[in-house]
Amino acid sequence: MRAHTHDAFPLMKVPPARIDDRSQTGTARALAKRAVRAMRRAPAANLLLAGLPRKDRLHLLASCETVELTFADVLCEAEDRISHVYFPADSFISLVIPLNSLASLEVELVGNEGMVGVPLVLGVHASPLRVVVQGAGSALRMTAAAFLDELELSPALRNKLQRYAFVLLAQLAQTAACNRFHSLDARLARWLLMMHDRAHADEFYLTHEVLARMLGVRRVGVTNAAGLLQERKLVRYRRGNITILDRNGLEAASCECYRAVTDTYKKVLG
Amino acid sequence: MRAHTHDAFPLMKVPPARIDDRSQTGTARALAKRAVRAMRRAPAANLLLAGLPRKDRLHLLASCETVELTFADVLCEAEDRISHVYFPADSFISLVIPLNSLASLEVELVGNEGMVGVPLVLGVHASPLRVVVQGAGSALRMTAAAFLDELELSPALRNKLQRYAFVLLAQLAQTAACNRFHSLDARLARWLLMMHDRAHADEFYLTHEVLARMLGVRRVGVTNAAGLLQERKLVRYRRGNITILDRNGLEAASCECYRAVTDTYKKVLG
DNA sequence: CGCCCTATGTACGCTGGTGCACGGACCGGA
DNA sequence: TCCGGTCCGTGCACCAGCGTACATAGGGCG
Repeated sequence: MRAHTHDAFPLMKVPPARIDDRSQTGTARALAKRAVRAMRRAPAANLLLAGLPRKDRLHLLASCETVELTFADVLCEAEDRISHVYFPADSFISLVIPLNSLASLEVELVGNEGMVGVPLVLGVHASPLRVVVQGAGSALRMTAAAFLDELELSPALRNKLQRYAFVLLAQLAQTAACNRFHSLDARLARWLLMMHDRAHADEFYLTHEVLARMLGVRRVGVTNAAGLLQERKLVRYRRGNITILDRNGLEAASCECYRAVTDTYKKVLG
Repeated sequence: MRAHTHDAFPLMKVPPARIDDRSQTGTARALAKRAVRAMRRAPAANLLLAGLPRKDRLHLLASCETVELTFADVLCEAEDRISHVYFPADSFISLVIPLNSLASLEVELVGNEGMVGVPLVLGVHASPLRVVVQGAGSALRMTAAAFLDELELSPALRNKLQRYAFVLLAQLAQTAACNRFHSLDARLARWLLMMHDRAHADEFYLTHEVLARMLGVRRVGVTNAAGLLQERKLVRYRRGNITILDRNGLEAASCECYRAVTDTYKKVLG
């Protein structure tokens, strides 16, 4: 299997951009302003932060910076120490469990409804999973140290993120069952829906190859399954760009796991 | 499929016993003494509690009671409000995700290395999973309210249990991948090992039927796989009682998930 | 225009697990 | 000693997904 590279992705709508690493300087107030502006600009800012009390949110934003994430960037390897946490805005990120260096499987998709770096919330400094950018876009980022400070200061933040950790638990359990029982067709539909939710657009870059790696199946399997969805006019493929045509149809084609997972999120964090 | 009942299990080594529900009365000191005695008696008391500072532990034990759990008892249905938390001693408990009322899948096994009721640690009062007693034996139990009080009082307890929640997360991710990639034989070996660890005995009650439900496969599938293990002299079956003969052999036959999971536990909580 | 790379589609035999059906073994109780 | 219930084992047709190999199409670029 060939390695994931950061080569050109000619049809990507969002032009590749490196992570913005210029160290941000200035007073805390200035930083906050900048971050707040970023939040305003972003089409859909991060939902976890949006729910915080104004004061806590502003304080937290003061130690954030906005970064542009590039498709296929690896933000953190499995077992590595967590250096930063991320709150995606219009980017989305997948959490991958590597097995035997050949196979790996995507177990979670994180968009502006979630965060990357949950282990820190639970007092653990290493990530059990590989973190890969799946959809280019912007995210708020802060260092692990700064994040821990904020956690210390804001009970509201703690509470919110612990609940998010719970949602993750429930989702993983659901995914485990899904992987065991549901057909490839249904699972494909489910993941496309999850992508759709997090991409905030009807069209996004996603090849069969990548999908196959996410679902833990052969590329050809995805081709077949996607062919069915295309016949039914639910999606359209054009060389790596997929367009969602009929969301309701997709939901009908997907397994109940999609519903189950979104429901728990709403119940616990909505 | 026939429903799980609490009927007689003639060959069970531990005679069936009802949950001891006599309300415990007396001073806090007396309660603590009683609980401590229980801990001493138990062959392998709960590891999460064992690691706590003496003061915190004694305080917590004061609001615990010891209960005897019966095989196949359902301690909590999925979606139900959590009424009690459990710290198994020599019992063990499985966490099951119900799908469509026909199928269900076991996603976790909790013994004296863990606890039941993690959602409370994360600020959520409902269980996402069904909780079923898989191995009869004793456990410490306390009410949700009392537990939350203890959490409030003891930072050490909070820390410990948050780390345990992390381990659960990592294990679930592993299980999701395991369900996707590994053969029935390997998964069976893995679960038998997990059972073995938590049963604190080489022999325990476990029919093919039950195993099949745990692994999400047909009973016959388990029969075949178990037949292989038996041929290789790794285990022995006798009408619902399984005996582990060759633990090392089993480890070799199991997928790497067993190792991965025990390793994370040790790393984070050992 | 034509080359080449990437992405999608087709074909074929194989295997692990499914669903169903039934036979046999063990064990406790009448 | 026989009966009935529980548990284990076998057989068979079937199918989803696997591994592999190869064919075709879109599009950038020289």
